[in-house]
Amino acid sequence: MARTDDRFRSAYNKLLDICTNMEVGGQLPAEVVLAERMEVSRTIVRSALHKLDAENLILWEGRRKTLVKRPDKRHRLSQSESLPTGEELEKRFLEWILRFDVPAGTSLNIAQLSRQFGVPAHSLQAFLSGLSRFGLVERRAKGGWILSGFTAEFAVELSDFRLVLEMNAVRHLLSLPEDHQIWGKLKEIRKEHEDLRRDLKDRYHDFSTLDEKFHTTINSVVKNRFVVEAQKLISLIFHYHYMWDKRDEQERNAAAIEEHLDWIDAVLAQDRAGSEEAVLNHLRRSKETLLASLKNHKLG
Amino acid sequence: MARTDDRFRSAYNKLLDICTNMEVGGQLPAEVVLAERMEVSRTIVRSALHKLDAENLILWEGRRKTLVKRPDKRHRLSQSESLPTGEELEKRFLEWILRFDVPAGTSLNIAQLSRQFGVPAHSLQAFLSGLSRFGLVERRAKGGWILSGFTAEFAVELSDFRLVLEMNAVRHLLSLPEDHQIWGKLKEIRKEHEDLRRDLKDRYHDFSTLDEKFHTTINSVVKNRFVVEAQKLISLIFHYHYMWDKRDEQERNAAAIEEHLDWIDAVLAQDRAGSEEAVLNHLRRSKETLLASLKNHKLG
DNA sequence: GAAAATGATTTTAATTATTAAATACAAATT
DNA sequence: AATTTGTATTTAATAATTAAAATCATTTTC
Repeated sequence: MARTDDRFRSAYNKLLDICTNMEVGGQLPAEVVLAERMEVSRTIVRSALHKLDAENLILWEGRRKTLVKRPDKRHRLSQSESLPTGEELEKRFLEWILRFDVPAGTSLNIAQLSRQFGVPAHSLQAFLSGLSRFGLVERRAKGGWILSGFTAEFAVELSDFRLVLEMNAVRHLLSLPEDHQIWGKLKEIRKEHEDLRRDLKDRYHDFSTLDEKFHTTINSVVKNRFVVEAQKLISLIFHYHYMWDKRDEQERNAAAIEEHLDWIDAVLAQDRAGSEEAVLNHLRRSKETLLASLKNHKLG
Repeated sequence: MARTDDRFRSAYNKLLDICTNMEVGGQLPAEVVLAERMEVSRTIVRSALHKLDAENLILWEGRRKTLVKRPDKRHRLSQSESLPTGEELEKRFLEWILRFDVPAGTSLNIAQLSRQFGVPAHSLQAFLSGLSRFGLVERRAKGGWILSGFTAEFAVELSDFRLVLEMNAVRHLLSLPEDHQIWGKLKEIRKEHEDLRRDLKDRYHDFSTLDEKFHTTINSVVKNRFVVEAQKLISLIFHYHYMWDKRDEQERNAAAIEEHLDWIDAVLAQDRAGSEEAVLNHLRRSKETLLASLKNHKLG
């Protein structure tokens, strides 16, 4: 067999819905109209109509499509569940690498991984060749893929790259006019940090989310597809590391909150040198945490 | 048929070479040894030996592989020419977009493009999904690809990104010790600029190469896979634009040479503010040139 | 009898063939 | 004349197929 008929099945079921909302004896609209309403090509509409006709639910003569009988549950076609999206796949793949400490140099088995992640092999391959741009995987000459890996080196380079991007974002930020909405947002986030600091003992798990929100907000002032794309990867990796490295979580988060607050204050005060200092300070520590967690992970 | 037997054919020819360098009546080495020497799996070695046996070039009994006759040209298998590499494909694809001004929003026909570029459809798809990370193409929900395009917006964002990266490189550069090899290289490049300036009338076409060399040198101080990857794309696109936009080439190049010299001098003088100014100045003009060339291209 | 080499089998992945779906075009009906 | 339907063509997703690699078991040789 070739491609799946998922598209046909879901279209057919939609058509049953349309029939259910009609009087027996009524006329179905024209093929083009149905195609447009169902967001599908006329070819599919026609095959679905053929099936309706064959099931004696409609009488189809030329352009007359008369409803003979209201369809019921028995007529519905079962659907295979929808595939995970690209982002879903990305998450699962990184989760797999980080969670099981897949070592650098591991050769990736497309067939097995595609089964494991429940995606067609061919779409996994497309995904990997996307990742290869970021140097996380490599294509071997002989064929096949290897995980060039989540090494300490990778982490250092990723962190350094992050520093370049976020420093740039902060410099942009400082040049924005006073009435820009970013200032209000930053003040809100500042308050959220203070709230969390107050209840840290009970809520220190919430920091991961707040951290992501903070960095996303800072970076949102840079409207640039390359920066945005790179930051997606960065935040994904840092986020997952936060999730699995639970040692000293409360202390680490307490320190990070203070660093964020210094950062926000310096920016709000339009203090250029102070801001850059705060960025450096926070990201340097963040990098060290990432590296330390990598090492411990490997040992454990 | 399934996959090609290119690998087998080239291995077989290599094996013929090995036989040619042997005495008739001599023994071929063990399969594992051959496999290692030919950088190929034992499976291929065995099929090649089978063929040698069938052609009566060797007598193969168990682990005795006796050379019966020296092979000659007639025995060689013809090979299909090797496919374009990934980089080759990248170049051709960008060339196609820029050269024919393929407009943004064009839907890409995989089958046709793969014929045009002479690569298997499936490897083109892998390539496109790599490019989609940079937002040059997009995958449609229904399937298929669209060129989200080499628009003015894309050019602006690419230029801005370039500015961030090169500014970062220059800051790194200024922190390097006096005995670092980069200083010698920069002095050499400075001289090349002066030489070219002197003979500009006759040699102004040479600037494109020198430009690439200059920027590559500057960026070489940043050892970071993300930066390196991004710069590949940047230099490719700027390079191609230089190639096709020939208006005022000599004047533009003369101006650019002066900007480069200012840049180099400021850096050599360890003048931080002056260097940043020079970078800004050159890259701003470069961006404007790129934009202007885009607009003119569209009109012409 | 241990090491090395070969033979057979299983697993993996590149490519082609096949089929679903989309698109384009021609004919027919209102 | 404007829709609507019927037919043919094109495109692309997936499964089947086959080359190549990897693994395991057996045999040979020293």
